[in-house]
Amino acid sequence: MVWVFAANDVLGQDFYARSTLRVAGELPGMYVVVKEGRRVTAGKIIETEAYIGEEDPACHAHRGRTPRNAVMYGPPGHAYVYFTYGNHFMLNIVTEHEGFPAAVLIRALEPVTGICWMIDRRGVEDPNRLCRGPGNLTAALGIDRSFNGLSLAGPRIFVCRDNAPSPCVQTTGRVGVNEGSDRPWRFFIPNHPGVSAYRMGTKAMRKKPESRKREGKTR
DNA sequence: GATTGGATCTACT
DNA sequence: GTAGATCCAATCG
Repeated sequence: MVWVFAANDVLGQDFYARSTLRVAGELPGMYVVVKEGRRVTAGKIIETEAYIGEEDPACHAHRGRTPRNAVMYGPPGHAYVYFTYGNHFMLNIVTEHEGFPAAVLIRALEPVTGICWMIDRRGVEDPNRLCRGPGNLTAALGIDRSFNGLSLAGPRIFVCRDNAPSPCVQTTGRVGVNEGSDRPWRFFIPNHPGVSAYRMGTKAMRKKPESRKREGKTR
């Protein structure tokens, strides 16, 4: 499938320099495009989550500024990419004004362009599973630490809008966070097969595995 | 320097 | 429903 993105469709910094909840609510339906040399991969955003300020217990900025989360304190319209759980990168988009730590986590995409590259990177062929979940979509698009702090004005990564009318968007509590999951800051396109509807909010119910402590664990 | 826990995913029971 | 993989960053000493 060939997809042509016109330069004037790329979202500018003014789009991100607004309320995080507005940005997170408007991003579903937009397209994330990643260019790695001749490889172009793109997907339609179908699920997001908002992380807002040091007051938000689930936000990385909750305990103040650190070298890791410094990008969130920077100007809007930049990518905040971090590594977690030993094997997953997360893609966030910095929002609001410089100095205020807030970002939108991209949780799921619908593969649109460069699907062969995604299959190549993931080793998975089911298009519904290719970009479902924040760790999976970064793997499919080839996003890693080197994207941290990059401007979403391109050229390596950018977001653009569609001519189609905005899709209807539903909200629920956030996934995978222990505190703050009560806030309806997760936005998604309902009934989309690519939405990571699996195990909604079950993380909070999972006990911290005592067995993971050193004993007998070769690492 | 060592320890701890994490904005996850998958396979297995 | 549960456990294991996997490693970085923050925290504690």
